[in-house]
Amino acid sequence: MGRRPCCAKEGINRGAWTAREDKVLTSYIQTHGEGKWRDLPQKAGLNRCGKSCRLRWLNYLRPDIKRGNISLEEEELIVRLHKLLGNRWSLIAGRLPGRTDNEIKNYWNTNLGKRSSSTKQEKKADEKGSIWTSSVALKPVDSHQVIRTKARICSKVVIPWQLENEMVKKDDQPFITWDSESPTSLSLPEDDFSHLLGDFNVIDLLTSDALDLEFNQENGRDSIIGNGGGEDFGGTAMSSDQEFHVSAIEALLSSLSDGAMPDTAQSK
DNA sequence: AACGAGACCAACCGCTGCGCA
DNA sequence: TTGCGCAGCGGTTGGTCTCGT
Repeated sequence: MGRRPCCAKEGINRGAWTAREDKVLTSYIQTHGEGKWRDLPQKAGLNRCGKSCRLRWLNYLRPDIKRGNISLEEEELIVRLHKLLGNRWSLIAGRLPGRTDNEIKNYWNTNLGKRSSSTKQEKKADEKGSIWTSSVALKPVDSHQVIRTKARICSKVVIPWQLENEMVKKDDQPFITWDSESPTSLSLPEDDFSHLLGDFNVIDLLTSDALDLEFNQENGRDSIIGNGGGEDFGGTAMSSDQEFHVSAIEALLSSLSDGAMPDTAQSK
């Protein structure tokens, strides 16, 4: 059996793209749109694998690609999101308009990843004004809990209607309010946003509940969140509380992507 | 000027998730 | 429910560039 290969391995161009190939691919996609990558090379007259075309377009030719150095604000966001999501480069890239997963992955591997594993280098980074040892000191990357957002049962942000206008409390300290005009989005206290985002404490609070040990033990599953944990719920439905918490995490991530850069980063 | 080491980054490879029949 | 095909993702590779000797 076996699936048919995405392209004939023989006789196709590999390696660096030429300007002509770029032009052909760009004009084809501008005319016909993205998609159908397997058939695209043949139709466009490119001697390339469909996968290669897709990658070239997404990582390099797309008109909305932002080129140039990663700014300090972007770096900070990458670090925070990586702390939260782990190596989910596409998810992280989704929060950084114009940046590709490949670019962020490369940036992490060549800059941030190294920094996180070396105290010496942290000092260096500090001299450069990096966030790694700033007042918002971050823990080494591998010491945190990573949220696996691919929980199949919760692919969309759905805030239960009965929670409208309710204050979500932890230890009687309100930290999130719901916007009654837009019940599917979170409304964060304006003057507390940066604090809220600091180290994603809010996420930790929310996930600690979502991480209900009893839930995991009863179902004999690894946690959906955490190092090396499983990624799905194995078909076991979450409780409404758990579903809500994970939803809230997703919503908070969405709020980050809506240009809501933490004040701490912008004020630097 | 020549060479080597390390850094950077575009591209490739193989696996997974998801939609559909 | 199952199997197949496609698109997408993340890890890895390898070519090119930069810098130090």
